[in-house]
Amino acid sequence: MPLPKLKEIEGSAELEQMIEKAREASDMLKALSHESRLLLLCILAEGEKSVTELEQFLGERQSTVSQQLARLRLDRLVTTRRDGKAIYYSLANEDVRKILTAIYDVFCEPVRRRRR
Amino acid sequence: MPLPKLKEIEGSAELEQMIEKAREASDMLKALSHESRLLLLCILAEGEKSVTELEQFLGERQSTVSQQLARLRLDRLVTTRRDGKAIYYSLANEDVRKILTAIYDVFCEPVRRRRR
DNA sequence: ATTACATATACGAATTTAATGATATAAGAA
DNA sequence: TTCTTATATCATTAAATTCGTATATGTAAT
Repeated sequence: MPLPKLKEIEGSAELEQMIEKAREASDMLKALSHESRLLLLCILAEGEKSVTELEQFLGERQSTVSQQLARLRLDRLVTTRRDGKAIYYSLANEDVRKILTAIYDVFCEPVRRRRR
Repeated sequence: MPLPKLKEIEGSAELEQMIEKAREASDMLKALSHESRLLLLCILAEGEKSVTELEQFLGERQSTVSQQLARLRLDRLVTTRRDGKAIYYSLANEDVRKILTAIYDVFCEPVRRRRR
């Protein structure tokens, strides 16, 4: 799946579309581009977790974690489910997982490979 | 390549490593998470381009484009080569391309597929 | 040496984002 | 009902980012 050729795009209606897509993508990336939020998503990639579990893992204040989660919710990267007092978070869709996997492959795979 | 299990990580030295990787990754993502910079990288994915070409494509001020490029340079997402008066930019490595491809697959492929 | 062109950098104003402490809501237990 | 636990939201401040204007640098041409 090659990236598109400039010639096919320049000055056309496709340019507008490309700009629109870039905006959507950069919005999602903004949500991802934060150390704590990225860690949250990596943990959620393993399966759903309650806010308390996430707090403990990150070792950050409750309100801070909750606000990062709110951000991820608003940008539709995660979904929630309530069970009693707890609210469980999980990745919202496969797109998020795809991006996370790519990031994981680039930044984390080399580490594991080196350690074998 | 599965994402790692929490059990294997929690409380261990691996946690520190994971946090370090998250910081590296989020730094790169911050550079990516900007509409113009993302467009610049998409254009560069096709091949090297001079600053003037990039300016024309984006339709933004010279200093703005140059500053975005500086940011990408500092974060090592692009490299440069001088030829006479012009400076040509290109993607710095395959890691950048991998991430861009994942983003492209998620945000742009569906569009093209739909149009066929 | 002067000029023109391509690109980079400096600086400040405006905007955005993040962290904190305090308060609110919702559920369950007593 | 009151208390406690889990989570969310609000308000304030601090810090980071972005964009514009202006200026500087490097190369080539005259």
